Amino acid sequence: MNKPLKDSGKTKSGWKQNPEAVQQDILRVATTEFAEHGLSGARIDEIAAKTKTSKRMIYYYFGDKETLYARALESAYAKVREGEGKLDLAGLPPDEALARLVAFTFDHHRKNPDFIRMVMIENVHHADYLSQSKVIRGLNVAAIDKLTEIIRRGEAAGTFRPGLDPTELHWQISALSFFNVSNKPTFSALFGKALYSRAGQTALRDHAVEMILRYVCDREGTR
Amino acid sequence: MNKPLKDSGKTKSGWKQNPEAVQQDILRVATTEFAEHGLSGARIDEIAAKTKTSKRMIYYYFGDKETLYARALESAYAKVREGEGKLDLAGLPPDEALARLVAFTFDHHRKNPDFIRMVMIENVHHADYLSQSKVIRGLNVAAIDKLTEIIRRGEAAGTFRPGLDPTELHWQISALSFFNVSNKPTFSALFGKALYSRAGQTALRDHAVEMILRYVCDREGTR
DNA sequence: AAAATTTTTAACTTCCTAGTTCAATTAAAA
DNA sequence: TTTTAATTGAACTAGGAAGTTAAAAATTTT
Repeated sequence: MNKPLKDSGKTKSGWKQNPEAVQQDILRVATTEFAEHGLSGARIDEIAAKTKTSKRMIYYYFGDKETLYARALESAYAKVREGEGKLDLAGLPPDEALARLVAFTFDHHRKNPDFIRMVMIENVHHADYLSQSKVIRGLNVAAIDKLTEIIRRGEAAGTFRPGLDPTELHWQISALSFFNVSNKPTFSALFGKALYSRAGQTALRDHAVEMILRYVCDREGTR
Repeated sequence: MNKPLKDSGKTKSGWKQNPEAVQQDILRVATTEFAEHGLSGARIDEIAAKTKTSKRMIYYYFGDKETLYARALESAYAKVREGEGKLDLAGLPPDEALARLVAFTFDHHRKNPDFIRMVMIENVHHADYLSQSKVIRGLNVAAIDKLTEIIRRGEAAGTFRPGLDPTELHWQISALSFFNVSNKPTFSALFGKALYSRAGQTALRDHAVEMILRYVCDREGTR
C-alpha cells in the first residue's frame, strides 16, 4: 500500500545511529516548548519540526505527550541540580557561606528561566507529574543538607540565633529567588522594568542576601 | 430547517432577564476553570456546563475564548483589590503598620488561590493579556502608595533606615506571600507538607513579618 | 549470517474543540 | 405598540492536534 521510501541522502553514505543523542535532542526541544507553552499549549508537531528527527521518533521513544512532558521535566531538574553541585562552602564561615548560597541561588534561577517555567507549569498542574517521578525526589535532599550544615555551624559559632529550620530557610531563599523569575512578566507590566534592569537585579540580589542574613543572625551578631 | 423550540419550563411562567447576573455567572465559572486548567487547558463546553446559562450566551457576551479569559482576569483582579481596600494603617506607628501589611498580604494571598493561579498562568503567557488591560493598571498604584507613606513615616521617626525603595519592598513582600501559594504543590511534593500545616503557615507568616521588619529597621531600632 | 534495533516519510485516522447557525420566544425599552 | 435586547437549544462546521500505519532500509548486536 505504501510507496517505496525515497533516498533522503543518508542511505549508502555512512551515517551513525545514536539513540541517546536523538532522545536528548528531543528532550531539549521539548523542554523549551513545554516551558514556553505549557503542557496543553505545546504542540507535538512543533516539537518534531524543531528536532533533528521526526514526529515518528518522538512516539517511538516516548510513547505519548504526557510521558514526554514528564521526561522533559526530569531532565530539566537533573540539568539544574548538576549546576548546583559546583558550589563549595565548607571552608567559609557560616554567615559568609549563607551569603554565597543565597546569591548563588538567586543568580542560578535567573540563568535558568526554562527550568523555572517548567516548575511554574508543574505548579499549575498541582505537581502531578513531579509527584510521580522517582528520579526527582532524591535530588532535593542535597539542598537541605547544605543548609542544615551551615545552620549547625552558625549556631555553634554563636553567629546565628537558635531554632532555625533548614526547610523553612530553604523556602525563604527559594521564594525570593523564584519569584524574581516567575513573576517578572506581571510585575514589570504593573510596576515598570526598573527592578529588572542590570542595576535593579543586582540590588534585589544583594538585598535578598541582606534580608536572609539579618533574619538568621543573632541580634548582637557581627553583621 | 429547525424544529420549533421545546418549552423548557421558562416560557409562559415569569422569568426575569438579567444580563449582568448572567455575565457575572459566566465570569465566575470561567475564572475557576481558567485558574484550574490554564488558558489552553480550559474548555468552553465545560465552562458552559457549569454555568446557569449556555455556551451560546458565552459567545453572545464575550465573543471568543481569549476575550473571556481577559475579562475573567480583570474581574479576578478587581475582586481581589476590593478586599485589600479594607486595611487601614494610618493610625499605627510605622513598624506596626508594616507588620500588619505584611501579615495581611500573606493571609490575603492564601485566601485567594484562584487569583494567584490566574497570575501564575498570566506569567506563563508573558503577561500578554494583563499588559493589554487598561482596567488593571490603575489598581496597583494604591499598593505602592501605601508603602510609600509607611516608609516616609518610618524614616521620619528614625525607626527605618534611609534609602528604602517602595517598589522593591512591595516586591519583597509579594515574593514571600505569592510563592507560598504558587509553589505549594511542588514544594510540598519535594520537602513534605510540614510548612503547609496550620502551625507551619503561622510560622511562615510570622517569620515573613520578622524578616521584612529586620530588613527595614535601623540597626539600633526599637525592634 | 542472523536477529534485533534504529531510522525514515508522509499520508491517514480519529477525536476533540472552538466557534456558528438556525428559528423562535420572552422581556424590556421606546 | 413597536422595536430592540436577551435568551434558548441543539445540530452543525471546520480546523487542529494527538497518535497510527505502512513497508523498507540501514545499522548494530549476537
